[in-house]
Amino acid sequence: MRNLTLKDIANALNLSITTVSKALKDYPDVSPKTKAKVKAYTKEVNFTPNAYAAYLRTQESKIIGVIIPRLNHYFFSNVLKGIMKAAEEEGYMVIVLNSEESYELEKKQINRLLKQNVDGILLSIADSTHDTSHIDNILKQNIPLVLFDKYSKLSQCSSVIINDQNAAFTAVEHLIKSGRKNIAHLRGPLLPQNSIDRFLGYRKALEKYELPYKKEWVFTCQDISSDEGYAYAKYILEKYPEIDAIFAVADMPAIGAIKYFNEQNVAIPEQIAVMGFSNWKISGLITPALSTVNQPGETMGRKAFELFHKELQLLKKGKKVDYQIVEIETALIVRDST
Amino acid sequence: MRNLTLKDIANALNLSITTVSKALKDYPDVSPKTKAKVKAYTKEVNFTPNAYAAYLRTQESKIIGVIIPRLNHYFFSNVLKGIMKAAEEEGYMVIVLNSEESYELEKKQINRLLKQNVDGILLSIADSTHDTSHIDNILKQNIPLVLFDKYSKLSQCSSVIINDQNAAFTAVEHLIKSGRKNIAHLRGPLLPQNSIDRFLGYRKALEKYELPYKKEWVFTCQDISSDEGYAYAKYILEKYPEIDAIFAVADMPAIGAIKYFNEQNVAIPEQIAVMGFSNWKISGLITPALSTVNQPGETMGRKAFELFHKELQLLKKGKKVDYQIVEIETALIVRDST
DNA sequence: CTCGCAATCGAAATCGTTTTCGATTGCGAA
DNA sequence: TTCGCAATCGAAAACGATTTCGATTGCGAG
Repeated sequence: MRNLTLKDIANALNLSITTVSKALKDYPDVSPKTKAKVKAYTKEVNFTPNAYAAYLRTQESKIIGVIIPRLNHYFFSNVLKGIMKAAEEEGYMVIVLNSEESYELEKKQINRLLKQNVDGILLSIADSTHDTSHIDNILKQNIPLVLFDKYSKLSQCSSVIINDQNAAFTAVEHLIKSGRKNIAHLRGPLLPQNSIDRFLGYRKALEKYELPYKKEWVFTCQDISSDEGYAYAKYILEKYPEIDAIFAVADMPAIGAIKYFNEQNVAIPEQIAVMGFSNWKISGLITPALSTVNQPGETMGRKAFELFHKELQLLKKGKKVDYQIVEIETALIVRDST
Repeated sequence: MRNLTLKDIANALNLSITTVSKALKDYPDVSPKTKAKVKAYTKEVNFTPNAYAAYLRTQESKIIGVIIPRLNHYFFSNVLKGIMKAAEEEGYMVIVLNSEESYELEKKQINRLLKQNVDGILLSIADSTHDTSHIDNILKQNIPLVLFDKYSKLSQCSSVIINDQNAAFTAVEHLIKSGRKNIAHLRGPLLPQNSIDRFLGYRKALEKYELPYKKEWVFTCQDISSDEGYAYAKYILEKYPEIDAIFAVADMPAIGAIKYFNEQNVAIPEQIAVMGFSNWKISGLITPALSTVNQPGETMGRKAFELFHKELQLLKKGKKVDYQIVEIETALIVRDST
């Protein structure tokens, strides 16, 4: 059972392929009557032009590629959701690829997308990515690129981000204002911009309120996992019992820490307060409910697609496109853990 | 900056387009020397044939479509991960679409994929899907289809599933063997096969151990959400204080119930035991840690792709393909909530 | 009755591959 | 020398759409 082609439609209606094609695309040089006839018939037999054949002429695939560093990750899933919804509204399909936080895999996936001739690439940089030549390659090929969440200050391209430093500052400020004086930080890996910025926000808050910064109170979570949070909580309790609050780079380590404290019957937040970051669904469901910073993934995804789409329009018109950095609002969410 | 084409390669090497194409595809009628030359050069300039043009001849897009009912969902994310990994190994790209548990949207997404001429479709049926004509449409077009997790007993196509009834039976049996006698069930919506089967497993276990089945102890979770679990926990505590265990259709409602019991200082599992289903990452992190049934999403995803791939091979060779139902093993995971 | 113009339509080239057939070459056998 | 056969190569026809540009038609003006 072969799919219908323009030729089939043309034969059925005693028209030329050309006319059918034009009628479907509302060319001015085909009469309203034939347009109506063609449209009625194509709707009746449920015909739409073959996407790949169309690509060959127009060089537009109506497919974009998205690369995220983790798949089973609440935040990135939400970004994906936002991207896919916005894409659907404009008739785009989304090819999803996973970089698994690996620089090498990220490079490979970018290459796959370029070979596939996608109309644009939306990317969140892997933790281990230490240079951006592969990203600049995309820009050189003149195909629209939008970074989201984990972006690069070096790349001259559109990005959708939050103000990690301010958000972290606000979170730590909240801890301080509720009376904590000895605040530890579970930071993320060294490379990604957002993990740096959250750390800087933490330091800034300490400075502003004249609390001492101790670098031995900063612990690096390589995987940003609950296991790391659990292990560091144990370490903190044994080695630095004076610590009365933890600000984690993300919800997962915070949840791991809470799990350990619960097991040890450490009172949260009385003995030690715990603050997460990102507002995963689950953080409101654990006991005690986790205070955190809301990071609106779906909004970020939608915005990322919109930026891509705007750039593509400009590109098609041959106009100059300048990239823009869009900052999405975050919000402090105070629950029971602080 | 246009992409390279076969013509460019041919010109550069003083060969015909034909020969270059054949050399790349290891046709026997091109000499080893020219093959080597062509391959060396194409590697040097990083050339690969245009995918869409290739499609036009071969009718193979090397793209599959995946439709899942929920995006920010631990289990489905893991399935996706398995699919994408297996697909990558065979050089396939994955277009992901979301049905949002909606029958109408599911139909629409299937149509989009068919229009895109994907090589195959992997699908998990939406909760609200009440007939399967749209699914049978795919089969009629002779494109490989594999259902996973939420399948249909009516459709004659390959599926990757777990034995929901047995798994639920084992879970409830565990509750009974640990001394519970009054076991409630938070079931899923009425239509999906897995929610039916888990309910049947619950009933079967009650029967086998001669516990009374009371239909007022079965509560339907329309969204399978934590909110529903929370609300039903409250209702159960007030209305049926004799209930000493809850078996939930999924982890999320179970987690919601635990949250409520924690708030009310109800001892888990002493006063009431809670059992989930699916083994979401988070279920091991809450307090008390949730007992559940492990549902290996990544394995299921990989298997689903493999089934598709096998079917496609047979189809290309013109051989008869008969569909198969693959059952993946589950495992009872006992933690602190039972 | 012609001419010119607007309104419609179609032929054909094009996009970049794949693949079917021929075409060519060189070499050994007769 | 001539013939036949392998071994290599290429021309050209698809695949199914888009789009340029030329062809046709009908009609009113002169």
